[in-house]
Amino acid sequence: MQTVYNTLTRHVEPLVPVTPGKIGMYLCGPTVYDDCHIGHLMGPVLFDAVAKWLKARGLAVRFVNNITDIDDKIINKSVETGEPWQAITARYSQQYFDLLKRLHVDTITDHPRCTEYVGQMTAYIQDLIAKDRAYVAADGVYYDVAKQGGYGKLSGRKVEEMIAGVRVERDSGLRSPADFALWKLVKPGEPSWPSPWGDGRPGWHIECSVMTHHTLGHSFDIHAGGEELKFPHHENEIAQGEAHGGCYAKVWMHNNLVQFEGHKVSKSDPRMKDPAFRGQFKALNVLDQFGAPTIRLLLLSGHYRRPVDFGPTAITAIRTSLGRMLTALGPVAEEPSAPILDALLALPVSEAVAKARAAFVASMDEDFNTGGAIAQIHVLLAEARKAPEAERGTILRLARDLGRLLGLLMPGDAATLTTEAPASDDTLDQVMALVLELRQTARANRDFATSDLIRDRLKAAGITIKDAKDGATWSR
RNA sequence: GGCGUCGUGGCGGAGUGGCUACGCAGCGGAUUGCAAAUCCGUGUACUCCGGUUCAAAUCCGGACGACGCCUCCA
Repeated sequence: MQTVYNTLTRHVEPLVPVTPGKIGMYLCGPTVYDDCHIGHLMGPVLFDAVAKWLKARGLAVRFVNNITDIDDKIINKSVETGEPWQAITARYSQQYFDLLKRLHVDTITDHPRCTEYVGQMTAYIQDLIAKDRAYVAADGVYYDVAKQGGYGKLSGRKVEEMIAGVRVERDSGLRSPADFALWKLVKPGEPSWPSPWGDGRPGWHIECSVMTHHTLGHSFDIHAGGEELKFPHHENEIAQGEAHGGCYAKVWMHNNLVQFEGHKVSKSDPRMKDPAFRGQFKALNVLDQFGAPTIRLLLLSGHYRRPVDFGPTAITAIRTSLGRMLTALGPVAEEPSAPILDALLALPVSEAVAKARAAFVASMDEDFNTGGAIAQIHVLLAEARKAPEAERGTILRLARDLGRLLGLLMPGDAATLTTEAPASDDTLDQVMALVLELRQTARANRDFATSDLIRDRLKAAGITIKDAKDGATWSR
């Protein structure tokens, strides 16, 4: 039985699909106004693994991940740079898609864009006004929080306490400081869409309620997102959704955040002003430097409700570990395969192997414990080493295919680990071939002083030589 | 202050009331001319204080501490 921790109930509970055999899942996506950073990757990678596992368990998964392409930050960027906002959002959404592809995130079925749903949003807001759950104020339309029973149930807040903490800083005709914008009336120079209340644009929270409604319906199985979105974003989504349709997501899953040396790195962190510091968090840089498969493994290496540390020590350890897994698999790592869980479970294997296999499944079944599951892959690889030759291939393929169910150990992953020598540097290739030949001659003559000198000097120059039975290889 | 997650060996990180997690690093060995890589072996860990129990890192209570949210953020 699949279980899942539900933020709403604060318990691990059975995952019971709204519609038998199907799962509808929504993940809050990025606002596309700047380069993606490492944190943007956590949600997609984790919930891709979740979706993959649910599919392996025989469920049909519709996985919606929106793109926020209307927002203050986008407008600001456009004003700053003079670039049309459409060009900005097109560029960064493409970057996001490219990153997902490199990370083997391929279960997302829908990428709705905010701008495609403005009409549905105004209709939805009209409905909220008709139900007396929203009202028109001087600068837009607002949600009336006081009318929402149970507001704050997700994040454990009480409206009164929140209001007490809010500074009364503006007098825009709000009924309560806790009320939030559904529709913002246009200010000069801003992009806008028509509405019954005048030209403007949607507020932040309404898009998700509307897009979940139109893709997944009033009630759906899983709403996912980063922890920092619990309040106010998800709380407000619930308010809107319940006001509109009487119900909303059944299960809320929140992933903890990517940290750097024990702390979250916010946009407002002073160090972010330093381009070099910022650069090391940019997703493109990270993937180029360490390889997408390493990052995927890192993000899945622990439990998703605990923070994952993204730092030099952690990431190097993961990369080494991944390299050894792939080495252990050998040619098996590159074979294409389309694993089917039931078939893997039916494989006749030794007791020890079956135990690890069962532990893998149990880990995933229990709140998607990817870290525990990955540990079992290591166990299986160790079993493969011990196993008789005849059984080894079966065990290796089992380990690999369980990994592949989570998007790990995919064909081509090994290539991302070797720092690619500047491609097609023919000159260097020829020089190195000569050097290795001369060194081999020296070794044949037992002139190890020369042999070692060559290796040491090349090492100092950044080239590593490894001697193997069938000759030496080099890399850098 | 309010809400939430959590406190495990050098580091990272799973965990079932009694049985080796796992990874990285280290150490010993095999192999190698020497290295590297690989393989084998190797760790009496569980914040503190009470309680429940035949038995608790695992359940309950308390303390202390960490991190996150409450403001842009994935």
